[in-house]
Amino acid sequence: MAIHGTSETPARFPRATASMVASRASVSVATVSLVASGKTDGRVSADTVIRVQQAIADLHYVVNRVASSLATGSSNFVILVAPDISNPFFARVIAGVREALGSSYQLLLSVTDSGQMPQLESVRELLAFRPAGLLVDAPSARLMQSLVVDEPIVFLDAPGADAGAPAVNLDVVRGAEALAVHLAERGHRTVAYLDSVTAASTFALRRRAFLAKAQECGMSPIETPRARSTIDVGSAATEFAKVWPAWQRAGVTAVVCATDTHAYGVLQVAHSLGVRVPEQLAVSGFDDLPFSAMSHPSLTTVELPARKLGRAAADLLVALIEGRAPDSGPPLMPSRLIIRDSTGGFVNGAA
Amino acid sequence: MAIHGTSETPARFPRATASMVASRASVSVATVSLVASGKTDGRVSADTVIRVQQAIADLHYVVNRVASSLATGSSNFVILVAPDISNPFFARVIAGVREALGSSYQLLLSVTDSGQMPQLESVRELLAFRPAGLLVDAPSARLMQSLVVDEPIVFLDAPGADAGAPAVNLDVVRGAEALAVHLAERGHRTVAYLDSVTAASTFALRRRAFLAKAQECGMSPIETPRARSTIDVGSAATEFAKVWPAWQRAGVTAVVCATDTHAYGVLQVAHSLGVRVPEQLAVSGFDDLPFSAMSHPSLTTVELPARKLGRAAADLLVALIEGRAPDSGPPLMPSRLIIRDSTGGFVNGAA
DNA sequence: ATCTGGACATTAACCGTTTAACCCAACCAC
DNA sequence: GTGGTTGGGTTAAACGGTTAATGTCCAGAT
Repeated sequence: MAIHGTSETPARFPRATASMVASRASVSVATVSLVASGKTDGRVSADTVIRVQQAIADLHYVVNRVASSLATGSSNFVILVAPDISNPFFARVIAGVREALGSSYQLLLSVTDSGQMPQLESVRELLAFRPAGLLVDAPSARLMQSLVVDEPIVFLDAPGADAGAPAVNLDVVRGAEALAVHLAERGHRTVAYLDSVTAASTFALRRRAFLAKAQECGMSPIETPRARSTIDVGSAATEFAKVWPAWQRAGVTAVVCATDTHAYGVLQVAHSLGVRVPEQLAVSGFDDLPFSAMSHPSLTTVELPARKLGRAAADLLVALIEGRAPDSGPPLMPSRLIIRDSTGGFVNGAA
Repeated sequence: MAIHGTSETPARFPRATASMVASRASVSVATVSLVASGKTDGRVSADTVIRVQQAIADLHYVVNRVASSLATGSSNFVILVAPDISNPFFARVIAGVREALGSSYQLLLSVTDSGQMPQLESVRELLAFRPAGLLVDAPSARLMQSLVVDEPIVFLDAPGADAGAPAVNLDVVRGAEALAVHLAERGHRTVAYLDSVTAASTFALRRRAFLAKAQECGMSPIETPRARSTIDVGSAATEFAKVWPAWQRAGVTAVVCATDTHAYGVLQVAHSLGVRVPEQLAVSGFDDLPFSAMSHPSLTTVELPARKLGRAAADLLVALIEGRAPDSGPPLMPSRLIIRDSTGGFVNGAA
């Protein structure tokens, strides 16, 4: 803070400790601790408080979270473990989590790409940092069983979770079924499903829900080899280019993609192959990413409340951490079908 | 490990401490510590080692990183601070970082969206966790000045960094200039630049480099209001839709986007407006995202070696952490122009 | 003059590891 | 038998906070 000479002192971090602050303010470290954590309710006199605060400011003292955490046995950060951070859908989940955490807890992310170290080991290591809690996206079944712990842990996107497990899920089924109904009403008879390789069980759920309902509605669903890579436009595009001839022969008039990004790839390839969407081919996805409203044609999709999911998960986690009874909010975030132009076609003369 | 009754014991984590392990193996905690960290070179007898290891396994003991970190004054994780994790470009940076860190250091991510808490404060809090090192993407100028610390810190994507500062950068200039030359050669006279709002100085650099070279090549560059939101397809699409009429009147025949995702938005809007790319309008971007090769038309773009950037930054950081002299590798990762179909048009009869 | 109580501040124990210093038995050389 | 190793282990002092318990001082009541 002192301005000496011409230039402001750059805010160096001399790693001030509480005892350094203490001696500068001529008090004990205990007092410093009290002041630093704001527990001065009648335990520290007003002028001592300002003396200590001054010293803290002068020295740029920041309490050492490591020591603090060791002493109290608790911490102020939460780790979100996820296999794929870069998914735009996931960005919204993160936003929701941060909203719910507010300023009480810091959020740290850990990418645990499936493969690598078994997820379980990786989580174990993370736990060694003694976070206040853990949010685990798309947990493996093995992980969920093994982690029935006292640790505050919340799973998200874990359709396989036991009823008792602290998990927050998306109700993809509703949306997937609505989509099947929608396509059936449009008169489609043969529909294809373009899946993702990602192991996340949420994808398996989307597929199963759609395919089942499609059958029920009297359509012939075609399951397909999965797109090569993770959730990425390019892989879906190449995959679609490869299977389209066969699909065409099979009479496919609609393709449902596991995620909107895949659908973008399909739209582009369809365009370059001269396949008209939606007249010749209806295309749809899941997620309702921002671009889906802007694409040409705009994309019919199942909206998944990503942000809400994140918020609900974090709320639950905080409740767990603080020992409060879970808010018992709806454990299933509802999905919603958004009908746009990409399925606007009329096939077989149906409505 | 004990199998009692019918079901395997789920791998609970009773938070075993070293002393619990110690008493189970009838040794001192010091010995446990030695065994746990593998420093048994002739200091611990073979059978004691296996006794302790057995106890560790039985109790699922994992050393408490908090205590360990406090005792040693060092840690085994690195925090990567970034404003926007969801950018697919950034996903590649992360991949590079993880490659370079290997298994020696864990990577944790912290999203510090500009706005919120001033970046500087936020980094200060992060430092309180005593990470082994910090990687800061797109640091504010203020942050860089204030953090001239003893802490191992590496900035990435920090074009404004002092020569001395530990920073790893992209040489966007080369690619941006190549792009300007390319467009000039194609005969374009009036080109527009669609920027991003993101404060990251790397964007400022892209714009300046392109615009300067464009002038130099005799073209009339048009600067533009920036796209509303961060790096997102949708915002670029709406922005383009809004400015296109004016651009058209001004005779714009080429638009350069700050990132490929913006370009996707432009391509879509152009398509729906009936503007033919590249015949009427050349479109290009930066980043060479995977989809850029698949889009229709395929996108001319400046490839930025994201993965390399991440790897170089992490390598440098590790060198700093371990007190080794920096490998003095090339501090500037070269960019490269990739010419595809979206700028294949011929304007004004030029070659 | 003694006792009670409140307001402030300090002491000291503790959190779970690490690690330097120390201890002890056994073995060897002289 | 004395003295030096050496392998194999333990003790105890940190690390930097937190917090319950303890003091000290002094005002006011008895």
